[in-house]
Amino acid sequence: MDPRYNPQDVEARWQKFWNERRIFKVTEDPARPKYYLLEMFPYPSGKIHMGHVRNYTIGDVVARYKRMQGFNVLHPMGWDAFGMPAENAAIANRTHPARWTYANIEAMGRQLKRLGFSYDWDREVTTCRPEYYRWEQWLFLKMYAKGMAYRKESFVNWCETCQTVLANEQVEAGMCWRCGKPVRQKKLWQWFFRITDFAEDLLEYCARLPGWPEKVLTMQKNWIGRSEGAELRFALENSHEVITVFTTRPDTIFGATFMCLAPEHPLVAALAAGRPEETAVREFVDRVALQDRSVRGVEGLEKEGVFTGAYCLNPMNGRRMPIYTANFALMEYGTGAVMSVPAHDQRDFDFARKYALEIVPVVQPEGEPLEPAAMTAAYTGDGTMVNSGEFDGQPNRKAKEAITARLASRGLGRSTVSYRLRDWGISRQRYWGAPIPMIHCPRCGEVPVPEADLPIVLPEDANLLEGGRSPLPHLEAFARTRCPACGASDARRETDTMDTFVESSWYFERYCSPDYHAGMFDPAAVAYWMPVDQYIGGVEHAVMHLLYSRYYTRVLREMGLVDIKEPFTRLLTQGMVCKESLACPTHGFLFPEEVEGGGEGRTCSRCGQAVVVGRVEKMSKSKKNVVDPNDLLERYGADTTRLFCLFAAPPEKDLEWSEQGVDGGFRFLNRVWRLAADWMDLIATAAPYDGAPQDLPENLREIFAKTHGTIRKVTRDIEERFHFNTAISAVMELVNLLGTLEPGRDRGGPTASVVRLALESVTLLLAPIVPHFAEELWAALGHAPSILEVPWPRHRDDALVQEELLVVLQVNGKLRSRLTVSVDTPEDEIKALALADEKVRKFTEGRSPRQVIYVRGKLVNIVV
RNA sequence: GCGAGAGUGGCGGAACUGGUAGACGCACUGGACUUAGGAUCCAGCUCUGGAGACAGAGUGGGAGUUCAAGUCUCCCCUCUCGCACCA
Repeated sequence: MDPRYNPQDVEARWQKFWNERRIFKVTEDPARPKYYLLEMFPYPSGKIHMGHVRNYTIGDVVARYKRMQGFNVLHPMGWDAFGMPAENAAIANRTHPARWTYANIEAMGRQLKRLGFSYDWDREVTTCRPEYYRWEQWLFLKMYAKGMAYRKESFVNWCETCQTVLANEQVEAGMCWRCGKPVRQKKLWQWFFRITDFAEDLLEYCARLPGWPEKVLTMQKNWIGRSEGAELRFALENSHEVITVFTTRPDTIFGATFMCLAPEHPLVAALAAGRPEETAVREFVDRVALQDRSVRGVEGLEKEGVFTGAYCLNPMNGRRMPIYTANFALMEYGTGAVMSVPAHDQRDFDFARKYALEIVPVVQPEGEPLEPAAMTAAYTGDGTMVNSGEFDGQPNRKAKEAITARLASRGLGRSTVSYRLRDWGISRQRYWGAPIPMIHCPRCGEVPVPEADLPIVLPEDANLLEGGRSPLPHLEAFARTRCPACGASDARRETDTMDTFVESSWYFERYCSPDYHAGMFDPAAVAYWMPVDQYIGGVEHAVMHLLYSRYYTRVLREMGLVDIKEPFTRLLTQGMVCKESLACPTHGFLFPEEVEGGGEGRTCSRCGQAVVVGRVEKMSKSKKNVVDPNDLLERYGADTTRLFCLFAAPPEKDLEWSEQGVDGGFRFLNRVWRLAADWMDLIATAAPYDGAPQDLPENLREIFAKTHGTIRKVTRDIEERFHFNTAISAVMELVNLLGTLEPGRDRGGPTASVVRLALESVTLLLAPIVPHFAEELWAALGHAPSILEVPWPRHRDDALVQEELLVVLQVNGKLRSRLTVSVDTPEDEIKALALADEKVRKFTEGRSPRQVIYVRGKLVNIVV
């Protein structure tokens, strides 16, 4: 064995070995329990960053651990390869999105291989390849046939910069989530998936995902946003038309004094038509529609509206209610109409005060009666009904149902449930995405592409147009086609492409049979591998990606393609990798290599000015606070890099980067290496100790017990909570203890056997974490490779049996002394020993104990 | 504003169902070995007082429950994340 640890050699050797033996290739094996471990696949942006390293290291440890536990482990990797950055890069670098993407995949693949992850690379999936997206197109056709995919003209969030449509969840505070520019409203024909049909089911199943973090489930529930209420119908004055509203407070209907319609509401223009208010209404609607959600979503926007000139009638008391159109009424929630009850809703209250509308309290709280003129805020709590005719005196909660029932009996309302969740808009006016397989015929209208014509291949010889616009609509060879229904030659292909969240909604199923040609996936393979047993990824995907995947799985189920409902049994969301940002007053943010010196005296390498240290935040290219894993790989190797990522913090926590920590990990591996090298000759022919603990001298028995204790702790830490940091600590403790023996002096007897047991255990326990290192040690210990084929060690309970106990002695709850007794000492004797203890007596000072509490095997507390 | 989570040494972090606070590592200090070391080994390392034995305080702040609280309850402060005119 080489006396020096040389990670570069070791890692190259074992990566070659694994590769040649195709050791990570897996196939379905009904005889063995399966374990599907999945990490979120990366967007091929160019380079692996520390966030990926952390995510994939966590996954790899679990995959290797489960494998040693005897599971048939599926651990695949692939590329989420469609998307806008490829287009942006293509424009910036005058290349083609495809070329850029494939080059990045190549480069990042090499980095992942360098880290020694145990992927079955034969299953690599790349979503921008026609063999992949053709099945997405195929499913689109199935969904279209069932009405699950449809097209409608709608207001969409439009990003001028990106020239594309964004889903609601891709708009953050009115800004585009990608480029940060304001989003405005535009009316376009768009394709949608009817995810709202599954709103209730998706919500309900949140309760059946015990393996998911509570935080993520809460976000999903909030996103779906179920609320119970009623739809109520208000007749228009002098008309047969009605306005339907959704309200969660039907109990307050007697207090409804006006009506607010969303500016986009179809009735608004009709109501104002021919009235003096018409111009004002039109101006208002135009103005709000332009700003719409981009500004309307922002808090604190002044509530404003205009009177349409029309009135409707309150169905309970016949009150004439003026109809307004108001900027806070949203067309896409409920029915786009709000029955306004200023006494009991804050927005309505503000609006009423602003426009001098009447406030009528109908729910009276305990104590002071509500006096409209004196109110400074709406009362939103519970109370007793007033001003509500025959319902007066009832608790408002009861009146809720009673009033809804009354209106229902008159055909003017019904109980209903409303959701915040909207249908999933999947149309993108972009080039680098999967084409939507539809054809528009001047005579037949929307016509689906015949299945036999799939895939509709994205033409890769096209170039992006000015400003990054899609070339597809102008590419006659692509866009012009024959209508499959009537044969006319002047039909046009749909030139929108699909949201990339569609690809990531089923890639985990494709991994099960990546080369399957007869369908999306081989049903038998999916039946064997799915669902994913453990999914690991960043918390930033807590809502969109996970919700869409859950939905898509339900669609596949409706089609009879899978028989599961939930794709991911357990979910681990790992924290972000953070680092302080460094900036120069003149040159702005600096990369670490643009800084000279260390500690307080760091300076800008270009101008020599002192560097300004910014706050610790998520690593990002824009802040330049990034660490390139390649540097670490060159200096320390893959194993140290992996070790550090795991040791620094538990997975769910954010991790602040620090170079010193890496040194610590490297030192530890060197220590283990030296320890093994020093003992190697002495233990070469020994077998791991297998005898009774009682037969060992004290120092060896301690090592024996510590070894088994460590096996137990590491197993639990990995199995139960993925706390690799404490697992590694435990191994460090064992190594430290082993270091107290000296190979020259402590030899003979069972020493070699115990040392061998300890060293083999250390090697096995580290195998998932630092796999190359462990393979090398395992081979040096005389074993045939691979250590991956060795079963995970099991602890021996009899090794952990203690003969002596440490009992802590407290006086009035304060630690005063310690006592070591043999385990079979009876309670009375321990208490007596405690009371007789010299230090204890000093603190009791002769006072007689009021109470003596004994906690078995732990402590004695004497109360005086 | 609503929802979720978190506050522990100089730092990252340990502490199972209430029972020895600070495991493990980093940094730092002293020493050993050295031509040298940013290698390795040994020792120390929460704070205050004390040469020391030892004593007191201590898990964001304040109350409480308990023989016993980092852990449970209530109030407050700070931070992070998510959502936000949802009728």
